[in-house]
Amino acid sequence: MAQLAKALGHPARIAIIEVLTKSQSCICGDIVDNLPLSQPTISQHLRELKEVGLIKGEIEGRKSCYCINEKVWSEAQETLSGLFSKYVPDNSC
Amino acid sequence: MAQLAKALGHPARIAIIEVLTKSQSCICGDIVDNLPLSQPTISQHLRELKEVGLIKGEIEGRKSCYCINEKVWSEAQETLSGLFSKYVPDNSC
DNA sequence: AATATTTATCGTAATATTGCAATACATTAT
DNA sequence: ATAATGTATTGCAATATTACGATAAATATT
Repeated sequence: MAQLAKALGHPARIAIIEVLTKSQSCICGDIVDNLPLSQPTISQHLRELKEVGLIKGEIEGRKSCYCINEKVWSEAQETLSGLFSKYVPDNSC
Repeated sequence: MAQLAKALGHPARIAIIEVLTKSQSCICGDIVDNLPLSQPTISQHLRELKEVGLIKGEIEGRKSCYCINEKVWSEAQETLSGLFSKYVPDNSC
């Protein structure tokens, strides 16, 4: 769970996720064009997101197509909403 | 938003949050007793959580009482659920 | 006042993260 | 085969994070 949050804990990775959710095209080059970071840096962030499973990528020709990993994505959603729902406000503080 | 996720991106801080949501007592010492980390380390993590606003703490006598910051907490919940709801599964990938 | 208790801060070592230039690698085009 | 294209990897330098001992600071106890 901390690992998941950590993967989302960088503006570039949030931006990548947003690109992937907004556009159906998920070519690495498109992401590089949309973000003010070098190609190696984007590639590295993509790998980190891939390592925690939030996205998946496959090579298509000489391009790489990345997209949200639906299964892990919804699991992550549940994990996080679970954390938040644990808190029931009281006036003890 | 990345800053928020980053604050949650460490097991100790997740554990602290869970202690604060589970028990109504929010004394720093109780957290230290519950986690396998030194007091300075816990104090440091508490400060980080406090800096992003997820928790608030006030000194009561010689103890410090920490608790979830209800306002920021629910804002964070909305921010994150907003991110997740942006993704509508399709079969483009 | 002296001591004990509780927490915060400082200083620091070890490790991790971030970003990029250079380069490698694989595929397509000529 | 050679060149061009798109991406991954490598090798760093700079910075950030993490953890903790030592110590300070503040309140409570005796």
